[in-house]
Amino acid sequence: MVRSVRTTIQNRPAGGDKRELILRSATKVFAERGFFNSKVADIAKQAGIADGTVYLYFKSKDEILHSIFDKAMDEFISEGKQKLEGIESPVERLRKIANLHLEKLSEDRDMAIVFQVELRGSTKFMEEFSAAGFADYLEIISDTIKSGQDAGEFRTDIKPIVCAKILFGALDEMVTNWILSKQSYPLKPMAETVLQIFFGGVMKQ
Amino acid sequence: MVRSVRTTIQNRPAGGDKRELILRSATKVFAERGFFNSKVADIAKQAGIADGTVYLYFKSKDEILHSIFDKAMDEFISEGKQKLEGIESPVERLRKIANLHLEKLSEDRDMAIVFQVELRGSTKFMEEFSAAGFADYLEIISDTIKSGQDAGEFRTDIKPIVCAKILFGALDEMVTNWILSKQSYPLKPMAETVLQIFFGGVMKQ
Amino acid sequence: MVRSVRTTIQNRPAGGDKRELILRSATKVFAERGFFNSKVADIAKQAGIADGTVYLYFKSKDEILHSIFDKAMDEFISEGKQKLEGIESPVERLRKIANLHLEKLSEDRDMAIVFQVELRGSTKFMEEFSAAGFADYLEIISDTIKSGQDAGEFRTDIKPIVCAKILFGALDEMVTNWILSKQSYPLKPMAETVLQIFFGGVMKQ
Amino acid sequence: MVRSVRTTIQNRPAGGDKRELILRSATKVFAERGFFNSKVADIAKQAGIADGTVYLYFKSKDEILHSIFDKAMDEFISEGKQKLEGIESPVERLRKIANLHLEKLSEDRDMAIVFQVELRGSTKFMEEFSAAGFADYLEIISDTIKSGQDAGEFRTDIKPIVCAKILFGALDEMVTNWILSKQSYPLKPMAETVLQIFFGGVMKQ
DNA sequence: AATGAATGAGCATTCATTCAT
DNA sequence: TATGAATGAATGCTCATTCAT
Repeated sequence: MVRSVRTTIQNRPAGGDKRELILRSATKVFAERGFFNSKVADIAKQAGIADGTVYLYFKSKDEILHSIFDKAMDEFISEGKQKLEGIESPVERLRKIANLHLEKLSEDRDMAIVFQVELRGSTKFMEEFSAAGFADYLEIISDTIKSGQDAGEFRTDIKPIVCAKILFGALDEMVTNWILSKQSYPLKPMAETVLQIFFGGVMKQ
Repeated sequence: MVRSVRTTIQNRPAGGDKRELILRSATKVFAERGFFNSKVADIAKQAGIADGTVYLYFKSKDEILHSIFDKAMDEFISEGKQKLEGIESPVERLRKIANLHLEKLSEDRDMAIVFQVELRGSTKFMEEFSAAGFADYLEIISDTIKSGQDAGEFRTDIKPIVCAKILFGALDEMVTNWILSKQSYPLKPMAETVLQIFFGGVMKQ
Repeated sequence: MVRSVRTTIQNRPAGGDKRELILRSATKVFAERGFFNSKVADIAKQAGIADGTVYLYFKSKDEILHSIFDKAMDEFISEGKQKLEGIESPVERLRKIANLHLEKLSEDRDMAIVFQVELRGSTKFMEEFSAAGFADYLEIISDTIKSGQDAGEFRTDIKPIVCAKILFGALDEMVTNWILSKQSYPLKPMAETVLQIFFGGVMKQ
Repeated sequence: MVRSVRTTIQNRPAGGDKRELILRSATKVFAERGFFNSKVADIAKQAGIADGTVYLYFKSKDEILHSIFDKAMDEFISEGKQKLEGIESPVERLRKIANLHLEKLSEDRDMAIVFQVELRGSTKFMEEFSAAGFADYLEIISDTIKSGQDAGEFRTDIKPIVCAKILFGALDEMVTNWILSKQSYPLKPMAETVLQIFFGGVMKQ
């Protein structure tokens, strides 16, 4: 009893702790060397644990990558939903989404690299990921656009889901460029630029 | 030009032919199994040649992937430049670019998979590719936007290169979705939709 | 004796009990999966104890196999000696031995599998086992044959120890066949058949 | 042409050669260390080839063990059938079989160890082997006994297949003892002893 | 140029054993 | 005694690359 209380207060429960440690270590290693070039031994060394210990928490190297995605996506979506609460205006909701998208990814460059690069390197992964959290994300954007159309704010001649993909694609490209850029610059402000064009287009009025 | 004519006339199997055969075979194999899961032996078998022969034309498996990219990008850019000749209007030039982008990739699904998926799976590759033809491509778009701004057609409060990335990102997402989609639909028409938003935005006028 | 009574009375789970539990569990697991494919964790799970507990009773996985053999062999030999008491006729003694051999092994199929299969899979084990209880067993048979020769009942042109091996080999083959057989049949009656040939040969008189 | 003729005369065709080399090396290694304790690298080193080369000729370590058995059994059975040709007397046929059995195994001690020990260490293997050549062997013995019964030479109150197992078991035990023995003695003469008992029994007439 | 047999470095995963609690 | 999380050595197999022919 005492112990479990203490554990909860002082550290996380042992299991969770080490699982997260491995996930964080793997993110770093994958970001640095790429998924296929990362050895499980690298991850273990980075985490300061024995090779075998990794397998007490994950069934395989693949599962680690999956878990990184699942965890980050879950957190992103639930945080996003929470932050969107109370925002009614579709324009403001999209603004919030775009800002969160860039903000979250620029907060953890390693995670961003895994998301933008490592997760894209196989159709197998991509298909699984599309089927998973990513579809949820697109749907949130799409629903917002739909409500903007219903409210008479957005043009109705384009399907919401396509609009959503366009916005996502533009933001995604911003992130990828930021990662690959040799210069270091703040990512988040790009959101506003993307939104200006997404909302108003490049044409002079 | 001269070389290819000669090859054809003299009927030498000539480096060029087999090189292309390998490149085509590799594209197919990479698209089907992914780069890391493809064996050089698979490529050789697909090409109907011996394993060792691959190494008479390419230094490594990596170099094959590079060459696929280089060749396709060169062709795309040179074909693009040619087709853009005589088109003065920035709007029309961008329309042409967007249509070509989707058209070329939908013409060869295997190539598209390699471009959208396999080439994205490593920062190493991505950095090299960014430095290569991809930068040229972005520049062409960017220059066109610049000329549109100079001509007073496009808004000037956004940097051309950022605009270019936004357009590219949107188109790129269309292609990726098309590849991963279980349904089969024509990709090219998506260009017009992207352009409508890129030019005019989603806001109701 | 005394110890087992004490254990039972005082109801101490006592070393002995758990040791036997582990031995029984290991026999089952080895019989099902084979020695090399059995994990210590499997044995522990089968016994309903923690992995580490196994090592409080046995130094190693090897020692468990040894102990299975030693214990069963000790029991078999001491039970055998007891049952042979009072039987004077060499023929009857051999009959008893052959019957006991097949009876004991058919009583516990898992144990039989371990004896016929798992214990045979390494020269190291086999040599150790030959040096252990198995030699005692052969000696008992051999001595009986010797006394039959001395009594003028058995032919004297063949060395008792060789005779013993022949009898053992024939019985052993009966057991192995019984274990591997897909059909289920009573093993013990085979003893009589073996003895008929061992005693009288296959030639028509 | 010339080359293939030469190859045939001077060496065996390359493939066969190396396959046999691996088989011979593996037999030696398995006999020395046991199947489970032998590394594929040990086999390769013994054969003087690279680790990977083993896999050009065999799918797995298991398959090597299988092949050792299959090849030896095929050779033994075909050689045996040939040597039995023209021998009509069932007694003489059994004598030939028993002698061949011990002779062949004593000719190659490593092979004998693999047959007597390594092949026995797993029910999986044993079942497969029972289903394979071993059953053929027992059948040959059994058929001979049957013909002896039909000819009125052998007693008819015992099923031929059981007789066959008894004879096999006795011979098998001779081989196992010979292998495990610290002293070196000729194995083949044991055949006659076994036959004396098998034919005439141990009882004094 | 072409072949394809041979190479051998490389790595994910397993599991007997230990030890802090 | 008992636990079970942690350890880390051990190994079968793959595959990019080479090279003798």
